[in-house]
Amino acid sequence: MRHTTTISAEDQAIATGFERFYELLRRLTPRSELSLTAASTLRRLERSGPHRLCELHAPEGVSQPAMTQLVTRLEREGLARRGSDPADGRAVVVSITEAGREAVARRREGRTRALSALLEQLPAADHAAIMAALPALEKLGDLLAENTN
Amino acid sequence: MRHTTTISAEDQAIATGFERFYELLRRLTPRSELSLTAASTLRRLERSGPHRLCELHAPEGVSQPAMTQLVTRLEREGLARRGSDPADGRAVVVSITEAGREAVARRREGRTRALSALLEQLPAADHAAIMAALPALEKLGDLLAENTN
DNA sequence: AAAGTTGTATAAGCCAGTGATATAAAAACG
DNA sequence: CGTTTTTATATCACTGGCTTATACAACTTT
Repeated sequence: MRHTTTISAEDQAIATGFERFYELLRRLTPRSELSLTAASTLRRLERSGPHRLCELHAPEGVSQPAMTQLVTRLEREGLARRGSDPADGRAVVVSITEAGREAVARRREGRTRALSALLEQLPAADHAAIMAALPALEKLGDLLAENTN
Repeated sequence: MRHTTTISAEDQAIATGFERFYELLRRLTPRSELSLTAASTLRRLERSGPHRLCELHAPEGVSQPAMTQLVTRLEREGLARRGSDPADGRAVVVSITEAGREAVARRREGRTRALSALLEQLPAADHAAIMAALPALEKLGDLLAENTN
C-alpha cells in the first residue's frame, strides 16, 4: 500500500463536477448582508436551536476568537442573542432572533430564486436526475458532519 | 402575473439540498494557500486561457481594484503572470504559470481526496445517483455561465 | 483550598475586499 | 487633426473577518 490512497476515476469525475458546481453555488449566493460563516452559523442556530459558543466554532471551521467576534457582530446587528447558562457561569448560549430567521430566509429565497430561474431552463430529464441525487447529497453531508463533528 | 415569480416545491427542495451541499463543499475545501476568488480565477485561466484583467473581475464577482490586487498577489507568488496586449497599450493580459497549474492541481487533489473518503462510505445506489446527476449539474453550470458571462 | 481545566474575551496583526480617485491609452467627434 | 470622452488599470484609505497569543473567570479535581 502506497502512502497515497487510490482515487477512482469515478471519484475524480465527481470531484471535478463538484468543483464546477461549487462555483456555481458561490455565484448564486448573494454577496450581501451575511458572510459565509455568519450565514452558516445562523442556519445552524435555526436548524438545531441555541448552542454554546464553544460548540459553534469547531463545526464552522473557525477559531474560537473568530466565533466570539462573529457572535458579537451578529448580536450588534440583532440577528443573534447571547444568553447565559444558569448551570454554568462560564458558558455563553447563542440563539437566533426573529430578525436572524428573516435574514436567513431572505438569503435562502434569493438563492432559490436564482436557482429556480436556471432550473426551468434545464431539460426535464436533467431536472429529474438532480432531484434523484438530492438524498445522496444529503447523506454525504451527514457523513461529513459525523466525521468532523 | 405577480411581481414575484412562483417557485415550485421541487425547486425549494433542490435549493435547500444545495444549500446544505454548498456548506459540505466549503468544508471539504482546504483553507490553505488560495482564497476562493484566487482559486476560481486560476481555474478560469487554466480552463480558458489568458484573459485581460477587465474580463476577469466581473465573472468572479469582485470589483476591478480587487482583481488588480489579486493578480498582483498571484504574480508575487508566481502563480500568474502579467503580459501586455500589443494592440492595446492599456490592457493587461493575465495568464497562469506552471506553478499556478500545480497549485490548482494540489487544491483539486486535496478536495478530491477528502471527497473520495466520504464517497466510499456511501451506499452504491447513492454513489450512482450522484454520478447520474453530474451531467445535469454540469449543464446547470453552463447555463449560469451563459446568463452572466 | 490549591491546582488544573474549560469557556469566553481581548489584543495585535494579516489578508482580501470595498469605494473614490488618479492616470494613461484608445476612441469619438467637431 | 486636436480636444473631449471613454476605457483599462492602478493606487489609496478603509473595513471585515480571520489568525495566534494571551488574559481571566468559572467550574472541576484532588
